Amino acid sequence: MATMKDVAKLAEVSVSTVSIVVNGKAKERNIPLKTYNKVMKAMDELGYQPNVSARRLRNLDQAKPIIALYWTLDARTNMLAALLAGIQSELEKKHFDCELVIRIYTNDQFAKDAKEIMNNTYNGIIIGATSEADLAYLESLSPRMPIVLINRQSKKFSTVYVDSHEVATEAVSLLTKQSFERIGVVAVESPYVASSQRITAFLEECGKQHISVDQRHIIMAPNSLAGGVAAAGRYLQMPDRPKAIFCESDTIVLGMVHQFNCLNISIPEEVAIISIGMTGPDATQYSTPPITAIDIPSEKIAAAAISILYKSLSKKNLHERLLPVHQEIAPTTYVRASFPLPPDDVLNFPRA
Amino acid sequence: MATMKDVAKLAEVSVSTVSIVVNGKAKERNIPLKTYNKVMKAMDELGYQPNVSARRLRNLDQAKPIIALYWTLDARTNMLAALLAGIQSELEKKHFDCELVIRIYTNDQFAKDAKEIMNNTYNGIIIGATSEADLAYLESLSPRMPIVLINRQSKKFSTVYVDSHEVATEAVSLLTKQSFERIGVVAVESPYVASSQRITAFLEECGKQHISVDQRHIIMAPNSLAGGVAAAGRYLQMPDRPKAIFCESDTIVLGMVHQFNCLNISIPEEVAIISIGMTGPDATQYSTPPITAIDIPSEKIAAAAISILYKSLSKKNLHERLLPVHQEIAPTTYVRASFPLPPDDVLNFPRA
DNA sequence: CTGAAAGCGCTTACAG
DNA sequence: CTGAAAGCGCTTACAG
Repeated sequence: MATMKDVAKLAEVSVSTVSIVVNGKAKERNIPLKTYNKVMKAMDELGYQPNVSARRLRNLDQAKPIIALYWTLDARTNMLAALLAGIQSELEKKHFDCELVIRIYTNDQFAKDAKEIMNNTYNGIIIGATSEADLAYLESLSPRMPIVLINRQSKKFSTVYVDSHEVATEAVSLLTKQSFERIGVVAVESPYVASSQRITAFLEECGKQHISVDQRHIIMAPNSLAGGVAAAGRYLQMPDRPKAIFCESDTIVLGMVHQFNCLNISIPEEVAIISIGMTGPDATQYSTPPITAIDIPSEKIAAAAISILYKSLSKKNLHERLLPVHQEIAPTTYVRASFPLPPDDVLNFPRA
Repeated sequence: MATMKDVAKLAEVSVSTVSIVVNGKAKERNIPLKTYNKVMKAMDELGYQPNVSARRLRNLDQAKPIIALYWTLDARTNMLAALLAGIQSELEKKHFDCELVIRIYTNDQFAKDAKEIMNNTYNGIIIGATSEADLAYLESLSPRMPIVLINRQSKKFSTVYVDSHEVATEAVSLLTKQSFERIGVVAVESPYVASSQRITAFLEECGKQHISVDQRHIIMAPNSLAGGVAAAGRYLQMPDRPKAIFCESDTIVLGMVHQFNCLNISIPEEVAIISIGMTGPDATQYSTPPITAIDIPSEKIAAAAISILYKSLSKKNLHERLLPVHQEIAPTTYVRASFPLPPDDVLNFPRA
């Protein structure tokens, strides 16, 4: 990259003059057109681009800490929106004046971003959606700034998470309120995560409660509305079709509900539905019919992550700043029409 | 803010030593525990925070340009997600390695962010959701980096926009396929924008086509699902209730549809619905029933904005770099069940 | 084991 | 009207 020095040399002027021109102060500083043109020509030839870091350093206007949010760009953009909303409102609440950088990475390739992390390019980092490989890689590093992982376990870094077993227990406790012979499961298909902790925990909990889930009744679908439509199709072709479905993602479930509505499959009479909610309670609440959901509160998670970073950064001792903090966020259960409670249970279960 | 120099002085060591400790290289550089502790204590007392800009400058790892996306935090977070997706895929397509900063601002208070803009803290800027006051303020500045405005008009800055009149013409041309005596309008309620260009253009186009819209049939609602529920309620209480509704936002319309479904108001028999889509075609497609929408392609808009910045930044001449570019993006019409076409029109109108 | 010094790229008061 | 110089806060070879 060409610097001002290079431009100055080529234009046969001083660096000061280049700076004046670059900053659009040629007129007020009475730079004659001839000089101005020489500088412009040199910039042109060299393809000069100002170095933002140097400017910030010089201007000292970047005492602001920089927080980076690492996320992947699969179908979970909706959740990203919820996270951003949570981050933003927490930043405002705390009067935490920082700059938020969004970094999109590809699963299993976190190593590419290692340089930025190890060079301490940021003051704090929030990382979501890591694969096992990414996590292992991260754990092998020794960064000098606080890192918060979303929904992952770590000894080394701070974490904010919703306990998968709690979600599973909630879901299964709802399912046992009615007696279904068979239960269908719709899980998010991902090339990076073998089988999600939530699905594993759910199946485990089913086992404990003596609910058997047939392997043939587990559907994998891409995390999109179209994926939900496809999942609904496969569900309808199942042998011994279960009368109840547990779905891992609200995006998928909305696609399924759409398809069931199209085909006049009545919910919950022909199929009762419970879903995990990831994009906020509104998504499932305003569906037709509204969907019973165990909501993972993305906004709360984001707020907690920011809160941890904020506290870490205000610690004066570097060692303390790197001390991992672990915060569990409780899911919220919303009982709605897609999986209503038996009448006499409503009183014992007033959670919506 | 304390610097390394301050820490060094207090700890009675050199700046080099502080740097070593801060960067976690104490062990490999054989710093004795005593020195280490002195430094830690000094950092502790002074609350030392490293300056990221200085590090980046020194490491030269930030040749990467920094693009900032300015957005407001009202209910349009869904659109933000779509924008981010568009930005990201365009960055990848162009192999445009840059850092993306999200800046949330408050309408009518853009002036607060002027410092960052005028100090050229970023290499390029995308600004969305500006109010009239913000826009006027921006126009009064003379920044030295390319700026792209989303859905706004400007002589000074580049713009990417969907023409409001085209949207209006599309909507009205659909409405005239059937003959409705009255038409209801649901508009987004915003404290900052008097009445949106799209609604204004729609009413204008209605006038041209001799469709009269009664002032009493215009509902203002917050841009949320709950806002849609409220709007549906007010619609149902209208005198001379219109049999067709034009809604400015898909978020609102989804709330309305939910409410109509709850109350067994049949769509399109009792009320036919057309909406503008802002959060991507999926949102309206998978509704029950699917909603006829004129889709504002947020992802395309974002991609175009990035493309303009990319071209601007690759221009070598500063003057050329600041030359505004204006790009119009066409909306896409999806005809669906909420407002079907008369049978004999389907052939002339194969747009879904 | 630790320090003095150079230098990253820029801006700005100051001198002429 | 323009240049030489200082200095923003950091890291890193180098010297001792």
